[in-house]
Amino acid sequence: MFQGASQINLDAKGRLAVPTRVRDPLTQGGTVPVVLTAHPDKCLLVYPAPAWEPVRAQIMAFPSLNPASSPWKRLLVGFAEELSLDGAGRLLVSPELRAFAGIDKRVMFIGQGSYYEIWDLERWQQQLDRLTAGGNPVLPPGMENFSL
Amino acid sequence: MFQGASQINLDAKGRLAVPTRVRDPLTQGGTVPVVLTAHPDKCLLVYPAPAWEPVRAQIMAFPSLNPASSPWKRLLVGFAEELSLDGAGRLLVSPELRAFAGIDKRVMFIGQGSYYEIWDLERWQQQLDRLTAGGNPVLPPGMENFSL
DNA sequence: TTCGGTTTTCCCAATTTTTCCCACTTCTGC
DNA sequence: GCAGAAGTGGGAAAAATTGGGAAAACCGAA
Repeated sequence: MFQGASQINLDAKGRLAVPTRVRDPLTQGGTVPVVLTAHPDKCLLVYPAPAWEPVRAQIMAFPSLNPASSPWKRLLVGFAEELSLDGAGRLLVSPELRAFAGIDKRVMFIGQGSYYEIWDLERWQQQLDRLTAGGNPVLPPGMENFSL
Repeated sequence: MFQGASQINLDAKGRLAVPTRVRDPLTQGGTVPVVLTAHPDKCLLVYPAPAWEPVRAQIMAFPSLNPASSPWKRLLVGFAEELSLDGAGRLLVSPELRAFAGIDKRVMFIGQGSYYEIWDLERWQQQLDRLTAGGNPVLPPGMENFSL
């Protein structure tokens, strides 16, 4: 179960140093690669490769002639790339994914249960401000009884 | 049932000395870690790890395709980190959580039933002023019959 | 097919950061 | 006033980040 936020930097070569504490959980001790893909909210997703498979299978099972399917498939499958960490625990993020998420240097690495999200730092702040500064936060339907 | 307020200081390394009286209740005598996370009101929450689990489970059960769910999950799960107290009963608060809550040195530690809140002292004062100086305090809907 | 140039990949090493532990000071209660 | 406990700060060892560089692979052109 992934959780926690880390602010990290991409180096000049586009390499992203995965936080030490999440390397083993993410790669299952170095035995599996990870899958990077794109999310509609303009962030990137990181899955352990085995965890990505069922997600991809679900997307591929979308009705292919339904107009609502194609954008999802193009985004999630089209951008997906399987990568391994280098010896120093870094991911080489492709220019395409970096451009999509608006990532250049400063990024936030966010645990979200079964995957991690990678955000451009500035975009992350904006997304956060919408919840914290936006008066009364809205709970999703059916979840109005949620309490901390 | 946690209650009570303590004004405490973070040291130069970002370590927060948990008040002695709450150490044992919070860690169940040193047997469990604590979970730190973020709250929309720009304070931090501290749970005994076992007490956090059901809360996290509720958040993870939010409908994932509803746009109102993602910000909550990103805030509460995304910022969550499991920590243990060091030998002197201190928590090393990550730079990310400190930045989120605007914490640098002086903080208030506030009991809130099943968890504690950590506030930047200045922000805490402002929050208090809004209740005490703000004319007639407003009660939440359905609670208008509340009396002391 | 071969050569030159470019890009990519992999590895190493120095610096910086983190973590853990110890010691000193201050406070509190007896 | 004394003893114990708690708060506070610092330091050394270990680990991690970061940048660079050399070797290998790739590509295009002659």
